[in-house]
Amino acid sequence: MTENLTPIAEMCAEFGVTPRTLRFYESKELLTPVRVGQRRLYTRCCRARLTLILRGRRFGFSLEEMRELLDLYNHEDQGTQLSRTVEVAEKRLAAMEAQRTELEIAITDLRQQLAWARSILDGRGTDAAE
Amino acid sequence: MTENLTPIAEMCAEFGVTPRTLRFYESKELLTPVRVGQRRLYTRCCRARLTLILRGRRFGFSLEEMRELLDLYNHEDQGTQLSRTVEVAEKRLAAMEAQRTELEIAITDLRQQLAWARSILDGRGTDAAE
DNA sequence: CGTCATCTTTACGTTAACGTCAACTTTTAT
DNA sequence: ATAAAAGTTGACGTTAACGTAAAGATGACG
Repeated sequence: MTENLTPIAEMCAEFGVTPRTLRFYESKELLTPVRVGQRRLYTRCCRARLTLILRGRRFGFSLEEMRELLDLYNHEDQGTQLSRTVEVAEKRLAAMEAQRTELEIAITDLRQQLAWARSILDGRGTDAAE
Repeated sequence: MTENLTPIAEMCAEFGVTPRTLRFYESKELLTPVRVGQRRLYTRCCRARLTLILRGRRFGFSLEEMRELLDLYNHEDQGTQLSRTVEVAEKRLAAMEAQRTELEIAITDLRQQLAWARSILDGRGTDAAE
């Protein structure tokens, strides 16, 4: 089977981040790549975690918030209090659902404003239907 | 009729922010409350803008990004190039729709992980895969 | 063998978005 | 009138999330 160990440059290209970012995440214990000598090699697990981290980032979650949640996805290391992690996850889920609701509103809102603005630009015709 | 001019403390309570935040937003030209003497009084318009700003903040948009977009909602001041604002808004809308898609995925994901975690906690019932 | 290219650690710099004084002025209450 | 409350303008401090530059280690290659 392919061992799937990826050097840092390749990871960066894959995820559109800089080496600094990956090392920074490691320093924050969000990623723990394998070491061969000094060099880092990222595993399949690292990829999964990084995906989650970047995803969270796009939703405005802090790295610290994501770190709490990552344990939930880390099926190997079950030393972490699973029950506590579940609590965190439940709150996170609620937050994300609330965010989705607000996002719907924001999108609807923005669409309306856009329609209005376009109707002004388009012709001076006040009403614009479809 | 009620002029609806709100002092800073009331605004803060209403929106759950500090005075510092409101003054900071003003310094960035995101808000322009009326002045009576030195004091600030926030109008209905300010409230609308602040709502949008805080909304954007929750989605990870920067204040600068929000500032660009606010012009779209500012129906009075049409000195701003409306067509350019519309372009900005279209991109913003696309970004938000993409974010919504990702949010759906993230929520589904998290729900699954939670279900899995709960099944472990609940009883030792479900079999551990490998 | 020497020379890149890539990677490493260390460490100081930067930006956004406020927090936190300090020193005044202005309102409001007593 | 006076004291407390509320608000104001600087100005410096802080935190998160990296950027960036310096100096050395390591592996590949002609």
